[in-house]
Amino acid sequence: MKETSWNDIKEAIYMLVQLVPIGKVVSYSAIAKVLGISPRTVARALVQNPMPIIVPCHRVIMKNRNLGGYTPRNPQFKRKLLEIEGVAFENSKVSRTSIYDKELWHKLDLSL
DNA sequence: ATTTGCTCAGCTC
DNA sequence: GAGCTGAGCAAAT
Repeated sequence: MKETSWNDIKEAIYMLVQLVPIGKVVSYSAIAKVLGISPRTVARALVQNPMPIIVPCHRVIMKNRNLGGYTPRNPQFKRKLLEIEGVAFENSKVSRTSIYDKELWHKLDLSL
């Protein structure tokens, strides 16, 4: 089998992020575990992001329910955007009910 | 609830 | 070839 190509990992991440429904969010570790990589690699891939249009980075958050980095330029905008999508917020944090991580793993037959 | 340390991978020198 | 930084995570206090 081919080694985990950097470009391939990015592709997988984009696919997973696009697979997340509106009003829901996924954490870096979720994608990282699914791909068998470290959460930092996922973040790194999102930073590289050749196609930001197909990769809604704003839909990817930390496992701590925090928004993560994304863009320290307009953090308010990101929260608002997610809120419009239908994501429930809890005092500057994403509500656990809007987390799609577990569902994602289950969808991939990983079972955690 | 808050603080500290660790880990993994890519990027730079 | 070696070292550094980082869009995080987990554990300890």
